[in-house]
Amino acid sequence: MAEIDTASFVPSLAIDCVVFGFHENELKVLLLKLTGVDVWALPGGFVDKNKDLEKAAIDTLEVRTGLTDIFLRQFHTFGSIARNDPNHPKFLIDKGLISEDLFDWFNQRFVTIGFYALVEYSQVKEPVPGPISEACEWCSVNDLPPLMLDHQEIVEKAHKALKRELSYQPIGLNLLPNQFTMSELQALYETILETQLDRRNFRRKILSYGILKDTKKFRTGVAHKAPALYEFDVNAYKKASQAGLNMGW
Amino acid sequence: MAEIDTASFVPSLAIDCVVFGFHENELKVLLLKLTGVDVWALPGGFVDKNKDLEKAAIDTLEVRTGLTDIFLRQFHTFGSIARNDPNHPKFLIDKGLISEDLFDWFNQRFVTIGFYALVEYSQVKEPVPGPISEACEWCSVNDLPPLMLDHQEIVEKAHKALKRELSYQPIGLNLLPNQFTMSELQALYETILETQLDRRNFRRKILSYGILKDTKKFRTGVAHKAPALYEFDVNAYKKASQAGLNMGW
DNA sequence: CTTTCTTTGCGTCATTATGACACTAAGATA
DNA sequence: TATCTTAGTGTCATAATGACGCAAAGAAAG
Repeated sequence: MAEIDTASFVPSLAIDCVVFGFHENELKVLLLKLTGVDVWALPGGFVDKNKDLEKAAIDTLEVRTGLTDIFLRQFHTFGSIARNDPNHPKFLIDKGLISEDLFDWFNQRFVTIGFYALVEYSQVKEPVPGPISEACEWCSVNDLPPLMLDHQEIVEKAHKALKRELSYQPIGLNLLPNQFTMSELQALYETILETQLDRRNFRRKILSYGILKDTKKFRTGVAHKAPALYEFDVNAYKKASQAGLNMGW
Repeated sequence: MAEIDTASFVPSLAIDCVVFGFHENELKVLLLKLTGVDVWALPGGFVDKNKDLEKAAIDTLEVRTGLTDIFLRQFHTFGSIARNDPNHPKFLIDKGLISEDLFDWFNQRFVTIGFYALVEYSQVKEPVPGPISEACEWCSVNDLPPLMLDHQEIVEKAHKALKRELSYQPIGLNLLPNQFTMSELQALYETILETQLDRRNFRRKILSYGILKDTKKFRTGVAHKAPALYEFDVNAYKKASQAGLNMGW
Protein backbone atom coordinates (compact mmCIF):
# COMPACT_ATOMS: atom_id res chain seq x y z
CA MET A 1 0.00 0.00 0.00
CA ALA A 2 1.21 3.44 -0.83
CA GLU A 3 2.41 5.65 1.96
CA ILE A 4 2.79 9.24 0.91
CA ASP A 5 3.61 12.37 2.77
CA THR A 6 0.75 14.54 1.63
CA ALA A 7 2.07 17.49 3.56
CA SER A 8 4.94 17.86 1.14
CA PHE A 9 2.65 18.30 -1.85
CA VAL A 10 0.91 21.30 -3.27
CA PRO A 11 -2.76 20.71 -2.54
CA SER A 12 -5.25 20.39 -5.38
CA LEU A 13 -2.55 19.93 -7.95
CA ALA A 14 -1.40 16.96 -9.95
CA ILE A 15 0.40 16.25 -13.15
CA ASP A 16 -0.23 13.54 -15.70
CA CYS A 17 2.08 12.46 -18.47
CA VAL A 18 1.11 10.94 -21.76
CA VAL A 19 4.27 9.20 -22.88
CA PHE A 20 4.21 8.45 -26.58
CA GLY A 21 6.35 5.81 -28.18
CA PHE A 22 6.35 4.34 -31.65
CA HIS A 23 6.66 0.62 -32.27
CA GLU A 24 5.61 -1.73 -35.01
CA ASN A 25 3.82 1.05 -36.82
CA GLU A 26 1.69 1.81 -33.82
CA LEU A 27 1.55 4.84 -31.60
CA LYS A 28 1.86 3.66 -28.02
CA VAL A 29 1.37 5.25 -24.63
CA LEU A 30 2.89 4.14 -21.38
CA LEU A 31 0.27 3.10 -18.84
CA LEU A 32 0.31 1.79 -15.32
CA LYS A 33 -1.97 -1.03 -14.29
CA LEU A 34 -3.34 -0.55 -10.79
CA THR A 35 -2.57 -3.47 -8.56
CA GLY A 36 -5.28 -6.09 -8.49
CA VAL A 37 -7.78 -4.40 -10.77
CA ASP A 38 -8.20 -3.97 -14.47
CA VAL A 39 -7.92 -0.22 -14.31
CA TRP A 40 -5.04 1.64 -15.83
CA ALA A 41 -3.65 5.09 -15.22
CA LEU A 42 -1.28 7.59 -16.71
CA PRO A 43 2.06 8.05 -15.05
CA GLY A 44 1.82 11.17 -12.98
CA GLY A 45 1.55 12.30 -9.46
CA PHE A 46 1.42 15.13 -7.05
CA VAL A 47 3.59 18.19 -7.15
CA ASP A 48 6.23 18.61 -4.52
CA LYS A 49 5.96 21.96 -2.80
CA ASN A 50 9.34 23.10 -3.97
CA LYS A 51 9.46 21.58 -7.38
CA ASP A 52 8.58 23.18 -10.69
CA LEU A 53 5.78 21.60 -12.65
CA GLU A 54 8.10 20.57 -15.46
CA LYS A 55 10.51 19.08 -13.00
CA ALA A 56 7.72 17.07 -11.42
CA ALA A 57 6.88 15.65 -14.82
CA ILE A 58 10.51 14.97 -15.67
CA ASP A 59 11.08 13.16 -12.40
CA THR A 60 7.99 11.03 -12.85
CA LEU A 61 9.16 10.03 -16.28
CA GLU A 62 12.65 9.26 -15.16
CA VAL A 63 11.33 6.88 -12.52
CA ARG A 64 9.05 5.10 -14.98
CA THR A 65 11.28 4.92 -18.00
CA GLY A 66 14.80 5.37 -16.73
CA LEU A 67 15.26 8.09 -19.29
CA THR A 68 16.59 11.53 -18.62
CA ASP A 69 16.44 14.33 -21.12
CA ILE A 70 12.97 13.60 -22.37
CA PHE A 71 11.07 15.75 -24.84
CA LEU A 72 8.23 17.15 -22.81
CA ARG A 73 5.45 19.54 -23.59
CA GLN A 74 2.64 20.90 -21.51
CA PHE A 75 -0.53 20.65 -23.56
CA HIS A 76 -3.57 21.25 -21.39
CA THR A 77 -4.75 21.63 -17.83
CA PHE A 78 -7.75 19.62 -16.79
CA GLY A 79 -9.80 21.20 -14.06
CA SER A 80 -13.41 20.30 -14.37
CA ILE A 81 -15.17 19.90 -11.05
CA ALA A 82 -16.53 16.64 -12.42
CA ARG A 83 -13.03 15.22 -11.97
CA ASN A 84 -13.67 15.03 -8.25
CA ASP A 85 -15.55 11.81 -7.71
CA PRO A 86 -15.67 10.50 -4.12
CA ASN A 87 -16.13 7.01 -5.48
CA HIS A 88 -12.62 7.12 -6.80
CA PRO A 89 -10.77 7.37 -3.46
CA LYS A 90 -13.26 4.88 -2.04
CA PHE A 91 -12.38 2.51 -4.83
CA LEU A 92 -8.66 2.92 -4.19
CA ILE A 93 -9.16 2.23 -0.50
CA ASP A 94 -11.43 -0.76 -1.12
CA LYS A 95 -8.85 -2.30 -3.36
CA GLY A 96 -6.21 -1.78 -0.74
CA LEU A 97 -4.20 0.58 -2.88
CA ILE A 98 -4.11 3.46 -0.44
CA SER A 99 -4.71 3.65 3.26
CA GLU A 100 -7.94 4.93 4.67
CA ASP A 101 -6.27 8.04 6.09
CA LEU A 102 -5.65 9.20 2.61
CA PHE A 103 -9.31 9.52 1.74
CA ASP A 104 -9.37 13.23 2.36
CA TRP A 105 -6.28 13.88 0.32
CA PHE A 106 -7.50 11.84 -2.62
CA ASN A 107 -10.96 13.24 -2.35
CA GLN A 108 -9.76 16.76 -3.02
CA ARG A 109 -10.69 18.47 -6.19
CA PHE A 110 -7.56 18.01 -8.27
CA VAL A 111 -6.53 20.06 -11.20
CA THR A 112 -4.08 18.14 -13.30
CA ILE A 113 -1.59 19.58 -15.69
CA GLY A 114 -1.18 17.41 -18.74
CA PHE A 115 2.19 16.91 -20.36
CA TYR A 116 3.00 14.75 -23.28
CA ALA A 117 6.39 13.21 -23.79
CA LEU A 118 7.98 11.73 -26.87
CA VAL A 119 10.41 8.91 -26.26
CA GLU A 120 12.22 6.36 -28.29
CA TYR A 121 10.41 3.13 -27.66
CA SER A 122 13.44 0.89 -27.74
CA GLN A 123 15.30 3.00 -25.21
CA VAL A 124 12.76 2.23 -22.54
CA LYS A 125 14.11 -1.11 -21.43
CA GLU A 126 11.71 -2.05 -18.70
CA PRO A 127 9.07 0.44 -17.62
CA VAL A 128 8.73 0.32 -13.88
CA PRO A 129 5.37 0.35 -12.06
CA GLY A 130 4.72 2.68 -9.15
CA PRO A 131 3.60 2.14 -5.58
CA ILE A 132 -0.01 1.37 -6.43
CA SER A 133 0.52 -0.36 -9.71
CA GLU A 134 1.75 -3.80 -10.64
CA ALA A 135 2.62 -3.23 -14.27
CA CYS A 136 3.83 -0.51 -16.54
CA GLU A 137 3.27 -1.24 -20.20
CA TRP A 138 3.01 0.25 -23.62
CA CYS A 139 -0.52 0.25 -24.97
CA SER A 140 -1.65 1.16 -28.43
CA VAL A 141 -3.52 4.46 -28.47
CA ASN A 142 -6.08 2.80 -30.69
CA ASP A 143 -6.75 0.05 -28.24
CA LEU A 144 -6.63 1.45 -24.74
CA PRO A 145 -7.57 -0.59 -21.67
CA PRO A 146 -10.09 0.88 -19.20
CA LEU A 147 -8.57 4.03 -17.78
CA MET A 148 -8.97 5.74 -14.44
CA LEU A 149 -11.01 8.91 -14.10
CA ASP A 150 -10.72 11.11 -17.19
CA HIS A 151 -7.40 9.67 -18.32
CA GLN A 152 -8.86 8.50 -21.58
CA GLU A 153 -9.84 12.06 -22.38
CA ILE A 154 -6.36 13.21 -21.44
CA VAL A 155 -4.77 10.73 -23.82
CA GLU A 156 -7.08 11.79 -26.61
CA LYS A 157 -6.35 15.44 -26.07
CA ALA A 158 -2.63 14.74 -26.04
CA HIS A 159 -2.88 12.84 -29.30
CA LYS A 160 -4.77 15.73 -30.82
CA ALA A 161 -2.13 18.16 -29.63
CA LEU A 162 0.58 15.99 -31.10
CA LYS A 163 -1.27 15.80 -34.39
CA ARG A 164 -1.51 19.53 -34.58
CA GLU A 165 2.10 19.95 -33.62
CA LEU A 166 3.02 17.74 -36.53
CA SER A 167 1.49 20.19 -38.96
CA TYR A 168 3.94 22.93 -38.14
CA GLN A 169 6.87 21.29 -36.45
CA PRO A 170 9.30 18.56 -37.37
CA ILE A 171 8.72 15.47 -35.28
CA GLY A 172 10.68 12.29 -35.05
CA LEU A 173 13.93 13.19 -33.37
CA ASN A 174 12.54 12.03 -30.08
CA LEU A 175 10.50 9.13 -31.31
CA LEU A 176 12.82 7.32 -33.68
CA PRO A 177 16.18 5.69 -33.16
CA ASN A 178 19.20 7.64 -34.30
CA GLN A 179 19.15 6.15 -37.74
CA PHE A 180 16.02 5.26 -39.61
CA THR A 181 14.72 4.71 -43.09
CA MET A 182 12.45 7.01 -45.02
CA SER A 183 9.66 4.47 -44.72
CA GLU A 184 9.96 4.37 -40.99
CA LEU A 185 9.72 8.13 -40.77
CA GLN A 186 6.75 8.11 -43.05
CA ALA A 187 5.09 5.39 -41.01
CA LEU A 188 5.51 7.57 -37.95
CA TYR A 189 3.80 10.47 -39.65
CA GLU A 190 1.03 8.28 -40.95
CA THR A 191 0.47 6.77 -37.56
CA ILE A 192 0.26 10.05 -35.73
CA LEU A 193 -1.90 11.65 -38.37
CA GLU A 194 -3.98 8.52 -38.86
CA THR A 195 -3.88 8.92 -42.58
CA GLN A 196 -2.02 7.60 -45.61
CA LEU A 197 0.58 9.64 -47.43
CA ASP A 198 2.05 9.20 -50.86
CA ARG A 199 5.49 7.67 -50.51
CA ARG A 200 7.16 9.79 -53.18
CA ASN A 201 5.56 13.06 -52.20
CA PHE A 202 6.36 12.47 -48.58
CA ARG A 203 10.03 11.95 -49.42
CA ARG A 204 10.13 15.11 -51.49
CA LYS A 205 8.51 17.25 -48.86
CA ILE A 206 10.43 16.01 -45.87
CA LEU A 207 13.71 16.32 -47.74
CA SER A 208 12.82 19.87 -48.71
CA TYR A 209 12.89 20.82 -45.04
CA GLY A 210 16.59 20.06 -45.00
CA ILE A 211 16.46 18.42 -41.59
CA LEU A 212 17.65 15.00 -42.72
CA LYS A 213 21.16 13.78 -43.26
CA ASP A 214 21.90 10.86 -45.54
CA THR A 215 24.22 8.57 -43.61
CA LYS A 216 25.33 6.82 -46.83
CA LYS A 217 24.56 3.63 -45.05
CA PHE A 218 21.85 1.12 -45.76
CA ARG A 219 19.74 -1.13 -43.66
CA THR A 220 20.89 -4.61 -44.53
CA GLY A 221 19.52 -8.03 -43.80
CA VAL A 222 15.96 -7.06 -44.54
CA ALA A 223 13.77 -8.22 -47.37
CA HIS A 224 13.87 -6.41 -50.68
CA LYS A 225 15.98 -3.47 -51.68
CA ALA A 226 18.17 -2.16 -48.90
CA PRO A 227 16.78 1.23 -47.86
CA ALA A 228 19.03 4.17 -47.12
CA LEU A 229 19.51 5.17 -43.51
CA TYR A 230 18.93 8.75 -42.51
CA GLU A 231 19.49 10.66 -39.35
CA PHE A 232 18.30 14.08 -38.26
CA ASP A 233 20.52 17.06 -38.73
CA VAL A 234 19.99 18.20 -35.18
CA ASN A 235 20.95 21.79 -35.84
CA ALA A 236 18.66 22.17 -38.79
CA TYR A 237 15.96 20.29 -36.91
CA LYS A 238 16.08 22.71 -34.04
CA LYS A 239 16.09 25.70 -36.31
CA ALA A 240 13.05 24.34 -38.09
CA SER A 241 11.35 23.80 -34.74
CA GLN A 242 11.99 27.40 -33.84
CA ALA A 243 10.82 28.86 -37.10
CA GLY A 244 7.92 26.50 -37.64
CA LEU A 245 7.08 24.69 -40.83
CA ASN A 246 4.14 25.51 -43.04
CA MET A 247 3.31 28.71 -41.26
CA GLY A 248 0.37 30.09 -43.15
CA TRP A 249 1.19 33.79 -43.27
CA MET B 1 -9.38 46.89 1.10
CA ALA B 2 -10.34 43.58 -0.34
CA GLU B 3 -12.12 41.10 1.87
CA ILE B 4 -12.19 37.65 0.45
CA ASP B 5 -13.39 34.36 1.77
CA THR B 6 -10.33 32.28 1.12
CA ALA B 7 -12.04 29.17 2.41
CA SER B 8 -14.24 29.07 -0.65
CA PHE B 9 -11.32 28.87 -3.04
CA VAL B 10 -9.25 25.99 -4.28
CA PRO B 11 -5.86 26.47 -2.64
CA SER B 12 -2.77 27.03 -4.79
CA LEU B 13 -4.80 27.75 -7.86
CA ALA B 14 -5.49 30.90 -9.80
CA ILE B 15 -6.48 31.91 -13.27
CA ASP B 16 -5.31 34.83 -15.33
CA CYS B 17 -6.90 36.20 -18.45
CA VAL B 18 -5.18 37.99 -21.27
CA VAL B 19 -8.01 39.86 -22.95
CA PHE B 20 -7.07 40.94 -26.44
CA GLY B 21 -8.79 43.75 -28.26
CA PHE B 22 -8.00 45.54 -31.48
CA HIS B 23 -8.20 49.29 -31.80
CA GLU B 24 -6.53 51.88 -33.98
CA ASN B 25 -4.33 49.25 -35.54
CA GLU B 26 -2.98 48.19 -32.22
CA LEU B 27 -3.34 44.98 -30.33
CA LYS B 28 -4.50 45.81 -26.82
CA VAL B 29 -4.82 43.93 -23.58
CA LEU B 30 -7.08 44.74 -20.71
CA LEU B 31 -5.17 45.53 -17.53
CA LEU B 32 -6.05 46.52 -14.00
CA LYS B 33 -4.12 49.20 -12.21
CA LEU B 34 -3.61 48.38 -8.55
CA THR B 35 -4.90 51.11 -6.31
CA GLY B 36 -2.33 53.69 -5.38
CA VAL B 37 0.66 52.18 -7.11
CA ASP B 38 1.96 52.06 -10.65
CA VAL B 39 1.69 48.34 -10.89
CA TRP B 40 -0.72 46.65 -13.23
CA ALA B 41 -2.18 43.18 -13.28
CA LEU B 42 -4.09 40.85 -15.51
CA PRO B 43 -7.74 40.27 -14.74
CA GLY B 44 -7.96 36.97 -12.97
CA GLY B 45 -8.52 35.53 -9.61
CA PHE B 46 -8.93 32.50 -7.51
CA VAL B 47 -10.97 29.48 -8.38
CA ASP B 48 -14.14 28.85 -6.51
CA LYS B 49 -14.25 25.34 -5.09
CA ASN B 50 -17.24 24.36 -7.11
CA LYS B 51 -16.58 26.17 -10.29
CA ASP B 52 -14.93 24.86 -13.43
CA LEU B 53 -11.76 26.60 -14.53
CA GLU B 54 -13.35 27.90 -17.69
CA LYS B 55 -16.29 29.18 -15.75
CA ALA B 56 -13.99 31.04 -13.38
CA ALA B 57 -12.38 32.75 -16.36
CA ILE B 58 -15.72 33.53 -17.98
CA ASP B 59 -17.07 35.03 -14.79
CA THR B 60 -13.99 37.18 -14.30
CA LEU B 61 -14.31 38.50 -17.81
CA GLU B 62 -17.98 39.18 -17.47
CA VAL B 63 -17.37 41.29 -14.41
CA ARG B 64 -14.58 43.28 -16.06
CA THR B 65 -16.04 43.75 -19.52
CA GLY B 66 -19.76 43.26 -19.16
CA LEU B 67 -19.56 40.76 -21.99
CA THR B 68 -20.97 37.28 -21.96
CA ASP B 69 -20.18 34.72 -24.61
CA ILE B 70 -16.52 35.54 -24.94
CA PHE B 71 -14.07 33.60 -27.06
CA LEU B 72 -11.77 32.00 -24.55
CA ARG B 73 -8.86 29.65 -24.86
CA GLN B 74 -6.60 28.07 -22.31
CA PHE B 75 -3.04 28.47 -23.52
CA HIS B 76 -0.61 27.65 -20.74
CA THR B 77 -0.31 26.93 -17.05
CA PHE B 78 2.34 28.80 -15.14
CA GLY B 79 3.69 26.94 -12.17
CA SER B 80 7.27 27.83 -11.55
CA ILE B 81 8.20 27.90 -7.88
CA ALA B 82 9.80 31.27 -8.58
CA ARG B 83 6.29 32.65 -8.84
CA ASN B 84 6.00 32.52 -5.09
CA ASP B 85 7.67 35.65 -3.82
CA PRO B 86 6.94 36.63 -0.20
CA ASN B 87 7.66 40.23 -1.08
CA HIS B 88 4.57 40.28 -3.20
CA PRO B 89 1.99 39.74 -0.46
CA LYS B 90 4.01 42.06 1.76
CA PHE B 91 3.80 44.70 -0.94
CA LEU B 92 0.05 44.26 -1.25
CA ILE B 93 -0.35 44.60 2.50
CA ASP B 94 1.97 47.60 2.72
CA LYS B 95 -0.01 49.38 0.08
CA GLY B 96 -3.20 48.64 1.97
CA LEU B 97 -4.59 46.54 -0.80
CA ILE B 98 -5.23 43.44 1.25
CA SER B 99 -5.54 42.89 4.98
CA GLU B 100 -2.70 41.44 6.97
CA ASP B 101 -4.64 38.25 7.68
CA LEU B 102 -4.41 37.42 4.05
CA PHE B 103 -0.64 37.15 4.08
CA ASP B 104 -0.68 33.39 4.32
CA TRP B 105 -3.18 32.99 1.56
CA PHE B 106 -1.33 35.26 -0.78
CA ASN B 107 2.00 33.78 0.15
CA GLN B 108 1.01 30.37 -1.11
CA ARG B 109 2.70 28.96 -4.10
CA PHE B 110 0.13 29.63 -6.82
CA VAL B 111 -0.16 27.86 -10.09
CA THR B 112 -2.07 29.99 -12.51
CA ILE B 113 -3.90 28.79 -15.56
CA GLY B 114 -3.60 31.26 -18.39
CA PHE B 115 -6.50 31.95 -20.73
CA TYR B 116 -6.61 34.37 -23.54
CA ALA B 117 -9.80 35.99 -24.70
CA LEU B 118 -10.63 37.75 -27.92
CA VAL B 119 -13.16 40.53 -27.65
CA GLU B 120 -14.48 43.26 -29.81
CA TYR B 121 -12.90 46.40 -28.49
CA SER B 122 -15.85 48.68 -29.08
CA GLN B 123 -18.25 46.38 -27.27
CA VAL B 124 -16.44 46.88 -24.00
CA LYS B 125 -18.04 50.10 -22.92
CA GLU B 126 -16.38 50.77 -19.63
CA PRO B 127 -14.05 48.17 -18.21
CA VAL B 128 -14.58 47.92 -14.49
CA PRO B 129 -11.77 47.70 -11.92
CA GLY B 130 -11.80 45.09 -9.18
CA PRO B 131 -11.54 45.30 -5.42
CA ILE B 132 -7.84 46.12 -5.29
CA SER B 133 -7.62 48.14 -8.46
CA GLU B 134 -8.63 51.67 -9.32
CA ALA B 135 -8.59 51.45 -13.08
CA CYS B 136 -9.21 48.94 -15.82
CA GLU B 137 -7.81 50.00 -19.14
CA TRP B 138 -6.72 48.85 -22.53
CA CYS B 139 -2.97 48.92 -23.00
CA SER B 140 -1.04 48.30 -26.15
CA VAL B 141 0.85 45.01 -26.05
CA ASN B 142 3.83 46.86 -27.44
CA ASP B 143 3.87 49.36 -24.64
CA LEU B 144 2.92 47.66 -21.43
CA PRO B 145 3.10 49.38 -18.07
CA PRO B 146 4.97 47.65 -15.20
CA LEU B 147 3.19 44.41 -14.48
CA MET B 148 2.82 42.40 -11.31
CA LEU B 149 4.77 39.19 -10.82
CA ASP B 150 5.23 37.29 -14.07
CA HIS B 151 2.25 38.86 -15.80
CA GLN B 152 4.44 40.30 -18.51
CA GLU B 153 5.63 36.84 -19.38
CA ILE B 154 2.03 35.64 -19.38
CA VAL B 155 1.02 38.34 -21.84
CA GLU B 156 3.95 37.51 -24.08
CA LYS B 157 3.15 33.84 -24.06
CA ALA B 158 -0.47 34.58 -24.86
CA HIS B 159 0.53 36.75 -27.77
CA LYS B 160 2.75 34.00 -29.06
CA ALA B 161 -0.08 31.49 -28.75
CA LEU B 162 -2.38 33.84 -30.63
CA LYS B 163 0.20 34.28 -33.36
CA ARG B 164 0.53 30.59 -33.82
CA GLU B 165 -3.20 30.13 -33.79
CA LEU B 166 -3.42 32.60 -36.63
CA SER B 167 -1.32 30.40 -38.83
CA TYR B 168 -3.83 27.61 -38.91
CA GLN B 169 -7.11 29.11 -37.81
CA PRO B 170 -9.30 31.91 -39.03
CA ILE B 171 -9.27 34.78 -36.59
CA GLY B 172 -11.27 37.94 -36.54
CA LEU B 173 -14.82 36.93 -35.79
CA ASN B 174 -14.29 37.78 -32.16
CA LEU B 175 -12.04 40.77 -32.59
CA LEU B 176 -13.74 42.81 -35.27
CA PRO B 177 -17.16 44.42 -35.45
CA ASN B 178 -19.79 42.60 -37.47
CA GLN B 179 -18.91 44.43 -40.62
CA PHE B 180 -15.43 45.44 -41.61
CA THR B 181 -13.33 46.29 -44.59
CA MET B 182 -10.64 44.17 -46.13
CA SER B 183 -8.03 46.64 -44.93
CA GLU B 184 -9.23 46.40 -41.38
CA LEU B 185 -9.01 42.64 -41.46
CA GLN B 186 -5.56 42.84 -42.94
CA ALA B 187 -4.48 45.34 -40.30
CA LEU B 188 -5.61 42.89 -37.64
CA TYR B 189 -3.51 40.15 -39.16
CA GLU B 190 -0.53 42.42 -39.54
CA THR B 191 -0.83 43.59 -35.97
CA ILE B 192 -1.03 40.15 -34.47
CA LEU B 193 1.74 38.79 -36.64
CA GLU B 194 3.84 41.92 -36.30
CA THR B 195 4.63 41.87 -39.97
CA GLN B 196 3.55 43.51 -43.20
CA LEU B 197 1.51 41.67 -45.78
CA ASP B 198 0.92 42.45 -49.42
CA ARG B 199 -2.54 43.95 -49.77
CA ARG B 200 -3.42 42.11 -52.95
CA ASN B 201 -2.09 38.75 -51.92
CA PHE B 202 -3.78 39.01 -48.56
CA ARG B 203 -7.12 39.62 -50.22
CA ARG B 204 -6.66 36.69 -52.57
CA LYS B 205 -5.71 34.30 -49.82
CA ILE B 206 -8.31 35.26 -47.27
CA LEU B 207 -11.03 35.15 -49.92
CA SER B 208 -9.89 31.70 -50.98
CA TYR B 209 -10.85 30.40 -47.54
CA GLY B 210 -14.46 31.19 -48.30
CA ILE B 211 -15.18 32.51 -44.84
CA LEU B 212 -16.12 36.04 -45.89
CA LYS B 213 -19.43 37.34 -47.15
CA ASP B 214 -19.61 40.45 -49.27
CA THR B 215 -22.36 42.57 -47.77
CA LYS B 216 -22.69 44.61 -50.98
CA LYS B 217 -22.43 47.66 -48.79
CA PHE B 218 -19.65 50.18 -48.56
CA ARG B 219 -18.13 52.20 -45.80
CA THR B 220 -19.10 55.77 -46.61
CA GLY B 221 -18.01 59.11 -45.26
CA VAL B 222 -14.35 58.18 -45.17
CA ALA B 223 -11.55 59.60 -47.25
CA HIS B 224 -10.85 58.13 -50.65
CA LYS B 225 -12.56 55.31 -52.40
CA ALA B 226 -15.35 53.71 -50.38
CA PRO B 227 -14.21 50.24 -49.38
CA ALA B 228 -16.55 47.24 -49.49
CA LEU B 229 -17.87 45.92 -46.21
CA TYR B 230 -17.51 42.26 -45.43
CA GLU B 231 -18.78 40.07 -42.71
CA PHE B 232 -17.85 36.54 -41.67
CA ASP B 233 -19.86 33.65 -42.95
CA VAL B 234 -20.19 32.19 -39.50
CA ASN B 235 -20.91 28.69 -40.71
CA ALA B 236 -17.95 28.56 -43.04
CA TYR B 237 -15.82 30.23 -40.39
CA LYS B 238 -16.61 27.54 -37.86
CA LYS B 239 -16.03 24.77 -40.34
CA ALA B 240 -12.66 26.28 -41.18
CA SER B 241 -11.85 26.48 -37.49
CA GLN B 242 -12.65 22.83 -37.12
CA ALA B 243 -10.69 21.67 -40.11
CA GLY B 244 -7.79 24.04 -39.70
CA LEU B 245 -6.22 26.15 -42.41
CA ASN B 246 -2.82 25.51 -43.91
CA MET B 247 -2.42 22.15 -42.29
CA GLY B 248 0.90 20.89 -43.54
CA TRP B 249 0.18 17.24 -44.23
C1' DC C 1 20.47 -19.51 -62.42
C1' DT C 2 16.41 -17.30 -63.82
C1' DT C 3 11.97 -15.48 -62.88
C1' DT C 4 8.93 -13.18 -59.81
C1' DC C 5 7.71 -10.05 -56.38
C1' DT C 6 8.17 -6.20 -53.38
C1' DT C 7 10.29 -2.12 -51.93
C1' DT C 8 13.32 1.75 -52.94
C1' DG C 9 14.80 5.75 -55.42
C1' DC C 10 14.18 9.04 -59.00
C1' DG C 11 11.45 11.46 -62.19
C1' DT C 12 7.37 13.57 -64.87
C1' DC C 13 3.41 16.42 -65.48
C1' DA C 14 -0.68 19.02 -64.68
C1' DT C 15 -2.65 21.91 -61.27
C1' DT C 16 -2.59 25.07 -57.64
C1' DA C 17 -0.50 28.36 -54.44
C1' DT C 18 2.57 32.11 -53.74
C1' DG C 19 5.24 36.43 -54.12
C1' DA C 20 6.07 40.54 -56.62
C1' DC C 21 4.09 44.10 -58.89
C1' DA C 22 1.26 46.93 -62.69
C1' DC C 23 -2.88 49.17 -63.79
C1' DT C 24 -7.38 51.26 -63.29
C1' DA C 25 -11.28 53.18 -60.59
C1' DA C 26 -13.36 55.87 -56.94
C1' DG C 27 -13.57 59.54 -54.16
C1' DA C 28 -11.49 63.34 -51.25
C1' DT C 29 -8.55 67.30 -51.42
C1' DA C 30 -5.67 70.98 -53.54
C1' DT D 1 -9.59 70.31 -63.07
C1' DA D 2 -5.52 68.17 -61.39
C1' DT D 3 -3.66 65.47 -57.76
C1' DC D 4 -3.37 62.17 -54.27
C1' DT D 5 -4.61 58.13 -51.71
C1' DT D 6 -6.92 53.95 -51.15
C1' DA D 7 -9.62 50.10 -53.34
C1' DG D 8 -10.28 46.51 -56.63
C1' DT D 9 -8.65 43.55 -60.39
C1' DG D 10 -5.28 41.31 -63.00
C1' DT D 11 -0.65 39.39 -64.68
C1' DC D 12 3.40 36.61 -64.55
C1' DA D 13 7.15 33.88 -63.03
C1' DT D 14 8.21 30.66 -59.62
C1' DA D 15 7.34 27.29 -56.07
C1' DA D 16 4.60 23.74 -53.97
C1' DT D 17 1.45 19.96 -54.40
C1' DG D 18 -0.98 15.75 -55.88
C1' DA D 19 -1.09 11.90 -58.87
C1' DC D 20 1.46 8.54 -60.85
C1' DG D 21 5.26 6.02 -64.07
C1' DC D 22 9.41 3.43 -64.25
C1' DA D 23 13.75 1.28 -63.37
C1' DA D 24 16.99 -0.78 -59.96
C1' DA D 25 17.96 -3.70 -55.89
C1' DG D 26 17.52 -7.58 -53.50
C1' DA D 27 14.88 -11.59 -51.43
C1' DA D 28 12.19 -15.53 -52.52
C1' DA D 29 10.34 -18.97 -55.60
C1' DG D 30 10.89 -22.07 -59.31
